[in-house]
Order: sequence, then structure tokens, then C-alpha cells
Amino acid sequence: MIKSEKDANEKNHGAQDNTLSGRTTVALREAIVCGKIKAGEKLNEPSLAEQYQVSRGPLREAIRRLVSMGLVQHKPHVGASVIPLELDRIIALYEVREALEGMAARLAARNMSTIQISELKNVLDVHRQHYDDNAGEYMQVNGDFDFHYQIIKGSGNALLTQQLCDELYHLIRMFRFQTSRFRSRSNRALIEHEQLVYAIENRDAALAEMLMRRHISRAKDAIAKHLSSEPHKQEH
Amino acid sequence: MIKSEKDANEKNHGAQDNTLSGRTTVALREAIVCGKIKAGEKLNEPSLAEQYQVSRGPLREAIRRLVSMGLVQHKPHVGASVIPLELDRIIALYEVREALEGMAARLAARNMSTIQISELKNVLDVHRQHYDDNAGEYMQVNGDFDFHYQIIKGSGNALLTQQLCDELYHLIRMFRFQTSRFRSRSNRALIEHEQLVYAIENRDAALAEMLMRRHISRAKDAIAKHLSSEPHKQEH
DNA sequence: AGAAGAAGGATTGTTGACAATAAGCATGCG
DNA sequence: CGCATGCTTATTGTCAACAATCCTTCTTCT
Repeated sequence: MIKSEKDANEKNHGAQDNTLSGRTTVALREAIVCGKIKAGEKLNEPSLAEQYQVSRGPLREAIRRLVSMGLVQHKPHVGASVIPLELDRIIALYEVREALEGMAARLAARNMSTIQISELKNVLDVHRQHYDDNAGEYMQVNGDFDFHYQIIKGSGNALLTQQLCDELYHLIRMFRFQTSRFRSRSNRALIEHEQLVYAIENRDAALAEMLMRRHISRAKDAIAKHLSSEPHKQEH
Repeated sequence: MIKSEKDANEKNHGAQDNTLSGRTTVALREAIVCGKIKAGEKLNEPSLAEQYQVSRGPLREAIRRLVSMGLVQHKPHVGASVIPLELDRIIALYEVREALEGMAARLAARNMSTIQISELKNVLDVHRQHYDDNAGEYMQVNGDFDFHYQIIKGSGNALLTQQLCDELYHLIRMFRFQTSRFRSRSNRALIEHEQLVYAIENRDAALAEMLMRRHISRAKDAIAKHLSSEPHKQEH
């Protein structure tokens, strides 16, 4: 019953596209998220077009979509480049997440149907199961994504869902993917998820928002602490 | 000392572009915001290209940028159309604004410099002055935009600023522009702005966030009340 | 007469070539 | 010897034509 993160994303807006630019967008996006194209690296249109076997037109469109997701920057007459992985940006992202997902939790407590809530509990069960089985980090990350995804979807706010699941989602994935050295918050995160479900079940909107905000704020603090001690890794 | 909303926007990211697609984006955007191209209307590429004296390439890029701003929808092999002005969307927008601008106010209370705060007070003074002089609705709307803009910028969060001032800003303008029948909240809004400045001045982050959220939530309620009583205006 | 299917037209997606701009390099002058 | 200026080159921005897809309408069969 658990969805892979790829399905969860691609299924989002229905059949997004069989078009070339759409497929190129996905390919480029994954390459950037997984670090195959490094942070800060410049995107050369002819070489990328040759690499992905498309013309420059669809490739340019793919780049522009990635710009709108915040994964790449673009300067006129200069070109596009993958955003650098700076601490400031990660902090900023988590602050935005705190605001948006806090609101999502508030709305979810008010609007989620009982069916949706039971599905959410299923996701949590699977998450807990995988934790007990010690089934590795990756599945757990996916479980976390699924959990947050269900709540966001449950908010019933289409704009909020779009902002989080289309725009910021891949930025979050990129940061997690490329800074996946510390991931030992799982135990605490699981408890926080359980409290959150309890609040939503009781239709306690204020509590749900507060718990979600603290949940994300703590993750932010953990990242800030770990990353500020390390020297900046990207030269230039 | 008051900035026009156009300046405030265009100056945002520095010299955004002298490129054709950039200028076309601005032109198309304004046409949509001001309702010259009606909500729900389909965007025909050849005719628009002819109308704006550009080729289909830059025009397509302009449309895609507008998609990323949420002003137009796009379906593969079908085309783009201006988003319809439905009550659901407006409510959703104000909920997202409440979350994001609430966080902006919180961060602004912590991060704004004394110089920025004094500038904010200047904006508020101009706003108050225009209200006393009864200088018309339009200037007042601009004053409101400037006020919120200063706080968002003062948050020091680049992503937050980008999300609000680039993506959602024009959506807000469109809704305001095309539903500008009721605009009598100015008196109360001014008082709320003054309270907000007071909170920021005192570095009271929690209060600043709460005031901003109530400020936006009230505006949402007012709109919901006025619009839900009217019948749906867009046929089909 | 109504519905299903095919042909036509219109619109979008894609391509490769052309033009314009910016960065890098060498050269000349102070 | 250092800095400004002009050229060279690579890269981006733009264009017009081609291909693929979808919507509409007409025909035809039941």
C-alpha cells in the first residue's frame, strides 16, 4: 500500500506528459537531485541536448521548469546552473516548509476524511514496521515522504499541495539526497509522527499545526548543527 | 519614497531581462492580471505571437513562466489557458499567504535592521497620509503591497521572498484587480499594519506572526463572505 | 434517427539554422 | 609592468518550417 516516491510524484497531476520536454524534465531533475550533475555546475545546452538525445528546444523548456522548481538558477545571456548547496538555502527551505506544512497539518485536521486518516495510519504502520525491522535508511526516507504527502494532500488546498509537492518537493529531495550522512533522527521522528496522527484524529487543528512545525523545526536545527560545524564543501 | 508596484517587482531580481521572452512575459502577465485576457480564456500561440510581434518561441517561454506563477494552466497537446477565478482558489491563496507571510513577519521581527524598520515606518506613514487625504483606492492598494513587500524582504529568507514576490504576488494582484468591488477594509487594515510595526519594533516574533496571520485571515474571511453570496460569474 | 468511426483542419510539439550577446584572450598604451 | 581596449569564440536567444497530436465534423451503418 506504500507508494514509491516516484509514483507519488508522477501520478500527482495525472498523466503529466509523454512529451519530449516532459521526459527530459524528469531525467534532468533526477540527475540533479541525485547529484549526478553536481551542485553549482553549469548547464550547457548543446552538450546536454546531445546527451539526452533531444533538440535544444525541449531541453530549454526542461531547464525552465527546473528553474521554477528552484533547482537551477538562470541569468539572461549567461545560462543556467544548478543551485549551490549552501547552508543558508537549506535553512530557508526548512523555514518555508515549517510555514507551509504547518498550515497543511492545520487544514488536514479540519478537512481529512476518516478514510484518509485511516490511510495515513496505514502509512505510519508501514513506517513503524520498517523501523522495527531495521530495513534500511532509504525505505524510511520514502516512508517519511509518504507520510508528509498524505497530510499535505489531506489539507484539501490545491495551491498548497502544488507548492509543496511540485515545487519544493524536489528541492527537499536534493538536499536530503546529497547530505545523507546524518539520518539518526528516525526514532524521534516516528514518535512525532504518531503524535501528529493523534492530533489529526482528534480534529485538533492548532495542535496539529504546532506539532508539525516543531517536527520540521527540529529537523532544521539538527541540520544546522551538523552542517555549521563542517567546513563548506563546495569550493568556488 | 513610495515605490510603484511595477518597480517593486521588476527591480526585484535586478535586471531581469531585456530579452524578448522576458518582455513578452511581462506584457502577457499584465494583460492577464488586469483582465484584458479574461479568466479561463484559452491562449492561442499563433494569434498571441502575432499580437505581441514575437515568434512562437519566446511566447511559449513566456507562457511557461506564467504557468510557474500559477496564472495559467497547461495541458500537453491541448494548450494553455488563464486560470479561472473560482472562490476555492482565492481561499487557497489566502491560506498559503497566511502561512508564508506569517513566517515572514516572524523572521522579520528577528532579522530586520533598524534601518529597514525605519523604512517600513516610512511606508506606513505614506500609507496613512494617503488614507487621510482620501487619495483613492489604487494608491492605497500599492501602499499595502509595499508594506507587505518590505516585511517579506526583511525576513532575510531568499526562498520565502522568491515564493511570495515572484510566484504568488501576481496571483494576488490578479484576484484583487478583478474582484475590486469591495475594498472598504482600509481603515482596519491600517490599524493592523500599525500594530504589526509595533511588534516588529519590539522584536516580538510570536506576536508579529500572529498579527500578520490574523490580518490575512480577516481579509480572507471578508472575501469569502462577499463572494460566496454572489453567484458564480464565469459561465461554463 | 442516433451513434460510432474516419477524414479534415487547427493547434501544439519539435527541429535545425541564424542572430545577438557576453566571456575570455591577446595586444597596445600609459 | 599594469590596465584598458578591441577581437575571437563559445553560448544563449530567436526564428520559421516540419511533424505529431487532438478536436470537430461529416459520413455511414445499425
